[in-house]
Amino acid sequence: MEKAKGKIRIKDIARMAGVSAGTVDRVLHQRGIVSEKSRKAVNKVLEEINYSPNLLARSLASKKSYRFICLFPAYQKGEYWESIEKGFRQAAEEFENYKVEVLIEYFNQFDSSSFVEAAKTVMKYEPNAVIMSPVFRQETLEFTHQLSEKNIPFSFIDSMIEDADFIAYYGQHSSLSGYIGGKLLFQSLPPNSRILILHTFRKGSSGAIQTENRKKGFLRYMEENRLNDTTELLSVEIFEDDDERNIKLLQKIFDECQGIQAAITFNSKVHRLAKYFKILSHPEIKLIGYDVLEENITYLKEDIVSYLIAQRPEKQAYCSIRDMSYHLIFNRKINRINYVPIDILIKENIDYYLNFNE
Amino acid sequence: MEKAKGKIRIKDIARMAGVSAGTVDRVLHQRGIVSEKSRKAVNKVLEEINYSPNLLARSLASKKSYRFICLFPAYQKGEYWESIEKGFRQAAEEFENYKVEVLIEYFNQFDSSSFVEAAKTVMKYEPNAVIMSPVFRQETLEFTHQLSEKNIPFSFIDSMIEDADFIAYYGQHSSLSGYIGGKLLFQSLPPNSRILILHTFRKGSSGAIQTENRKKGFLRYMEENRLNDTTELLSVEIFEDDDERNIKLLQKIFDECQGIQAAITFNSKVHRLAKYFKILSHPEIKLIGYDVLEENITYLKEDIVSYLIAQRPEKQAYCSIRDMSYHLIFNRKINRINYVPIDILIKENIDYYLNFNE
DNA sequence: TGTTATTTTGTGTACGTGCACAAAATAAAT
DNA sequence: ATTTATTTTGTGCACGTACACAAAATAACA
Repeated sequence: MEKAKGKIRIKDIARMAGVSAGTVDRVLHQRGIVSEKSRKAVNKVLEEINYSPNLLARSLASKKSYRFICLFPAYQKGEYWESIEKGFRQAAEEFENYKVEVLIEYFNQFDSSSFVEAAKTVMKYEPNAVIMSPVFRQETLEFTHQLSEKNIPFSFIDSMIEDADFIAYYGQHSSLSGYIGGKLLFQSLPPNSRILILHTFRKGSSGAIQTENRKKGFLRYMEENRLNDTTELLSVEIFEDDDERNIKLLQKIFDECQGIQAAITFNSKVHRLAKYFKILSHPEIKLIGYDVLEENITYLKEDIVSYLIAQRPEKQAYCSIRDMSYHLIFNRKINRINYVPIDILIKENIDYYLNFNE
Repeated sequence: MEKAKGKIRIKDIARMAGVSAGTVDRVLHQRGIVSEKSRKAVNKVLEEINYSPNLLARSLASKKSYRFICLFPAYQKGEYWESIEKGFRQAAEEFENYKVEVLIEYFNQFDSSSFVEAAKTVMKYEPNAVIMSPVFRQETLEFTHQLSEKNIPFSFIDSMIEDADFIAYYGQHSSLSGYIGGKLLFQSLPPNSRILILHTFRKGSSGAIQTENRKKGFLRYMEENRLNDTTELLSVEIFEDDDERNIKLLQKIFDECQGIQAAITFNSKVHRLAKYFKILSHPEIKLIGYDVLEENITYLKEDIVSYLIAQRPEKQAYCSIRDMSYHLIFNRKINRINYVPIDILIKENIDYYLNFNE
């Protein structure tokens, strides 16, 4: 019923090819010098038996070890990057026995010089690979050039810089996720609606690329469905740390504009709006946001947020390390561009979504 | 920055506790006899250093091997169970080096005696564990009793029998997935709608439990939202292998009842309805179905199916084997009830969903 | 043909753990 | 005190691979 997978090991191959284990090893790894005759004999056997090495034994015997450094923004509890770090740590644990050491290095996402500093630190560690989130385009490019010079492979997470020579990228197709946000928002909405679009103002912020792209996708949806003429978009700037001011601002808008049907924000801070809407007694406004943060979940379950659009950050982080290990240690082919699923979450399916993130 | 994880191995522990490696081994695995004095000494060291064994070396050295048998319905290409088998095979590959052998045994899901036969065959293999889909309640229960007698652990996949003594269960919360089907269907639907509910008639079919539960969930949604009075449900029975007859049947219904707004089916065969609706030129009817089959995807992308509700069958199968391995080989604690996420798929997010099933 | 340089091949040990078996320590019996 | 039985402990090999080093085979040259 099952093909009898070979229990054939190196020494069996050696015997079958009439050579020693050492020679088989040399053929397998293309190291040292092997006579044409022996090489052919070994290769012939290899083709016949479909040898697959025991990766456990390989790792155990190998003298090589690997140091991966993960470079991404420092964060506060409950933020998006917390999930990313969780994924890194999970992978670290799993690949520890394969002699992979995972170090984490943070930088301030609102200060490019902090990134440059962190990059320097990373180089000092002499890593075998780097996983990073490219917040600052120019500075990241310079860093990747350094890495390439030293033949240190690197992958991107969250977003990517297309012209860099990265091994792999893991992240959401952000413009598409914005497009989907549009679709979810406009369905079951009467024509001629007023819609709030909320941005968060942050001093020093370079305007995250992800967020911008989501908005582009959203607008594309409106355009494709000819909603521009029948819809009134109200753009509002929220402030990072000033609830009182934000509430006043929203109150004013509600007073001036009647009949606001829905609201969307393209960063992960929809929980803040939910809080305001709750306080201002506007739970009827359909609210859509991004990312599975604990606070967002709370409001989703309370039915104040209608949809969360999610992107499995743990999985992104986990896979980036897993694939880099596969690439370096086992020499496996891996995908270069890895767009994560765009998950649509509602009150009813959030629970099991969380449970099953292994 | 990182806690310095111990490179401390058994022989280090032995040295630190002033005993031999053999004694440490005996304490770790509670085998053989160890004097109180030695046990205490070893345990003390163990508590201090937080030892975690090298699982690679452990598997390599272990003489034990494991035979898992997966028992589920025989299927045709493109059916739901194909994904299940894919997940099993993937896990089989990954755990091969851990000396786990995975065998697959099919039965006819429309014939309980075929299950009984298959179960007999399974016993002959003398498996170390069984993963199965419990289609026939009574027959499965008898089988699980036999397994329990022989101390063979087993897990359920797809659905479960609550009173059996299973190790773990992996599947969708089917009633909830039906509830969500209701929510998706009724949103953006005008009040006073006519809705088609389609069942598939299959000779000898016991009426899959999953499908029934989904319908229950759907009806619960209607009840909770007081849709019973304003909605007209039309129940239609479709035949498994008679397209012509089905089309005639539907044509008749369309002729008799105007203004059908939406349709849903609780099994994975929504592609068949999609085909009929396309032929009968009723693409405006909102159609919802379950499971990511290739044919379903086609109609989702054509916008004939509006939503697919999915349940990651590969992952279910994969995890069932992974966890059984963890349980038997590494003695890890695993979750007993594992409800898979209920994924909401639309035209726009189906592509990356597929890509990332690793 | 012998000697040396060069290429090619074979052997042994290590990785960290499991497990069988021998050795040592202790207890029991005479 | 000696033998014997019993408990407890230590040692050595195996798993499948990587890799260093020794050994053998061949080529080059005198």
